[in-house]
Amino acid sequence: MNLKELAEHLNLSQTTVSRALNGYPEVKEATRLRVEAAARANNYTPNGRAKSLATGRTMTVGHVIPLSKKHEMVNPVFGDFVTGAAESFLASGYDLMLSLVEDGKEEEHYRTIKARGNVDGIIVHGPRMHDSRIELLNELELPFVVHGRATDVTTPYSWIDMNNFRAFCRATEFLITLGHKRIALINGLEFMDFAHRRKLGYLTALESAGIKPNHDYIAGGEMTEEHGYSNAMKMLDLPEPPTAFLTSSLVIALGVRRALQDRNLVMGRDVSIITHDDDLGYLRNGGDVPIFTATRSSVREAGRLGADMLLDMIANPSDTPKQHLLEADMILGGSTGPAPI
Amino acid sequence: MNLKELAEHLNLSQTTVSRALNGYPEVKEATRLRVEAAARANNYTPNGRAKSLATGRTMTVGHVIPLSKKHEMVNPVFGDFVTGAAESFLASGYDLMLSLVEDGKEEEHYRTIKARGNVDGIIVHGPRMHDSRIELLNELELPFVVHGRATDVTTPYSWIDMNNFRAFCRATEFLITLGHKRIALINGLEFMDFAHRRKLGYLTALESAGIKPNHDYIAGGEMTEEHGYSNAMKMLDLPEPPTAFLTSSLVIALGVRRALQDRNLVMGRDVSIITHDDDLGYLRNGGDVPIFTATRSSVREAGRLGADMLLDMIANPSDTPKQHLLEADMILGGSTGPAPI
DNA sequence: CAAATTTTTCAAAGCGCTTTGATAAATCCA
DNA sequence: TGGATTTATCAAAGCGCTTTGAAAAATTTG
Repeated sequence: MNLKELAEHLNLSQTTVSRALNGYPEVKEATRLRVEAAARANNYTPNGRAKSLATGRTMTVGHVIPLSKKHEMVNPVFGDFVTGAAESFLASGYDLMLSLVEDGKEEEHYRTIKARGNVDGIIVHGPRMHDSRIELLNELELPFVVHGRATDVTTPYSWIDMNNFRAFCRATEFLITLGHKRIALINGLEFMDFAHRRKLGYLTALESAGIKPNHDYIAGGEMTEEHGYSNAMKMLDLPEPPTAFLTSSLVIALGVRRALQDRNLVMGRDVSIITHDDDLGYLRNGGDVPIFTATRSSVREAGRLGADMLLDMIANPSDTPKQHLLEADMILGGSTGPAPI
Repeated sequence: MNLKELAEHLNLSQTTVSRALNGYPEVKEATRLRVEAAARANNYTPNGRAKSLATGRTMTVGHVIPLSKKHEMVNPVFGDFVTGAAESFLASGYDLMLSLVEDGKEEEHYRTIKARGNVDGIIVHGPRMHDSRIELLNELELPFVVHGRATDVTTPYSWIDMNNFRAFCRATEFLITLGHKRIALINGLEFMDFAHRRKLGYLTALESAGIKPNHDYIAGGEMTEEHGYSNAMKMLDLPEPPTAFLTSSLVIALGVRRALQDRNLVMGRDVSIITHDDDLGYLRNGGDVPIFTATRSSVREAGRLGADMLLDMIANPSDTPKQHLLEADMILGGSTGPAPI
């Protein structure tokens, strides 16, 4: 049933019915009730596309995630972020649209998104250090919020991010306090902005402590268990193996742990591990007692906040960009201990 | 720029421009080229909402995933499935829409989806044994494909599923062949259809071998690492602990492995593990050499096939429902060995 | 070369909604 | 009680596209 039919059925004009359903004040209360009852009885819901066309608002936000042919993986973080964001979006009546964009087709794709006009705003995932998407989006005047930041971009834009630098700086300092000097970093892909910041935090802490960084102790790559495992194995076979590992995700940490087991090393005694923990629903860092000492920051929470920011921007397009920096907690688990002598 | 402006700019009618861009034959080749060039030059892309309204097709498919308040978790499998599906959908020019539906609001939500008319079809995730959504969707005449099945639903519907029964039956048989008699199953939530089928496969294999199932050896729950760990710990503390574990996901298996380590048991020697492996991008079962012996079936592949099925149904709505059952491979890893004497 | 045919282009209607500007009905005030 | 206000309703236009049915232009035919 559409508006016209509903109006005829009620012996009212489309105008009145539309107004009644959208809560305009100029319709008599009695009529409104009658209309609402009829709408419910006939299971009437306005057609979304028609509504969009008439109002100019799509009530839809897009999540754009990079889909690299080279490293084919939708980051697991994405699911949790979206879950958090969905809470806000659903509550405000917004739909979520998913765009998986292949590397190299970004520019074209974003222009199309804008021209087609089927979203009111977008959330940009997986920013790189220099990410051309941001300038493009600013130029396109499509409201957007970036989950993360892009170090090399100087024009202002809205983002929600975790303080990667600080988290990894603190984690490194903590290991140094425990007496560790040979500290390894198993990171994400280094052109990803978050990984870059983490490395910087790590290097800064080492430098402050007067420890010269060792390139053999640093690895970057797709954040899989295998990445953690194989790099840890390689490092453990060095003449001077690290006594502590810093990892960029729980999944990597699991890989490192496996390597320790293969080498008959006891985690927390022979070798320490600190990982960053995104607090994902399906892969928690243990139960009440954390397995790994970790820097923890909930991605789901970031999703919630990011969504709110975007809704704000859509409602007030002329506002200046907003930023939100979340601090990670340091959680003490069983994976760290004093450096062996 | 919109169609009207483009038409004026070209000194042509909207009709001609529209036809030229949509590849209709009744427009002169020279004109078509001129139109296409102008469209490109002016970055013209038809407005999606307007196009939808005019054609009655939305060129959008929805992914509906259950969002339980009780166990707040977007299943990690989802990301990979969508990635696979996106390949097909993008290639066919379809957009993806995400709907996270809270428990108990299903009926209302699906009716709304239909009435609002902003998708041409949907993919249903996470079916339960008796899932009322399926009957509802059949009634609503909205094309849909279920990722998984619903045991108790008798009306025909389209689905893509992995042969959970067979996979777990085979895995259990394999353990029995190795001499194991005390075999545990750490499963997903038992009202989920896939978990139910897996349990059935497990029980059937035990029965064929004349082994009486032991309730203490069976656990169901949210598929987290902690779930695997805590249940394995509990079972290992039994007077007669299991000598082998069957787990429903790699994440659970990691938890079980942690429990073995805590108890100083060697995986593959003291205790065997076979897991199901969805072959997720970010959590592989080791590298070239699998860590766990596993039944493996790619969720991403399922996504690809499921998407194709749905596109088919949208194109040919009168066709009878289609089904697709994928068989899992058995992969031999280092986590299984003969039962200890 | 006019009539018939084919090819190419166009004006206008319609998709289902919102919203403007006008009108009818109800209420107010003197 | 009649004019001024306020309240409640409506007809029609418009959002940007596709598509129908008609007209104009180009081509073919006898």
